[in-house]
Amino acid sequence: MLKTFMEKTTFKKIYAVAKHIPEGNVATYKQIATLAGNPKASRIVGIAMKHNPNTTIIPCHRVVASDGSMCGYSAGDGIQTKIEKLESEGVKIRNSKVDLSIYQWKDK
DNA sequence: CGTATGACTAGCT
DNA sequence: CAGCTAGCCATAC
Repeated sequence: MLKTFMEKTTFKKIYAVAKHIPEGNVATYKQIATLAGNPKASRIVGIAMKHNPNTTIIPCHRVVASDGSMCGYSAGDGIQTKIEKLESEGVKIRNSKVDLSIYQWKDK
């Protein structure tokens, strides 16, 4: 079962934040790390996404790098699937990147 | 407990 | 703009 991952407080927070990302919006690894309480744990966010217990509750495709580019994706066909999903939600991809100025998630 | 690793970021060349 | 380095943190072994 999913213990090693979700059990850990850090991952738990990351997952919680990640699944809070609204549809049609995207968040950066750093942003999630910050919301999770560790602005320097941007890498941990990536690790957490890679270890994602359920891609259903964790829209990892809505998580992109700080400049809007996407580095990896363990589900589907990888980056390609990630892009397709984002576009499917209304997020336009520009040169394999996302316009954070427009789509970056803002928890208001 | 120490070492290795990773879907990162920011800075410099 | 592309490539490389250093810093940083949590997990896995």
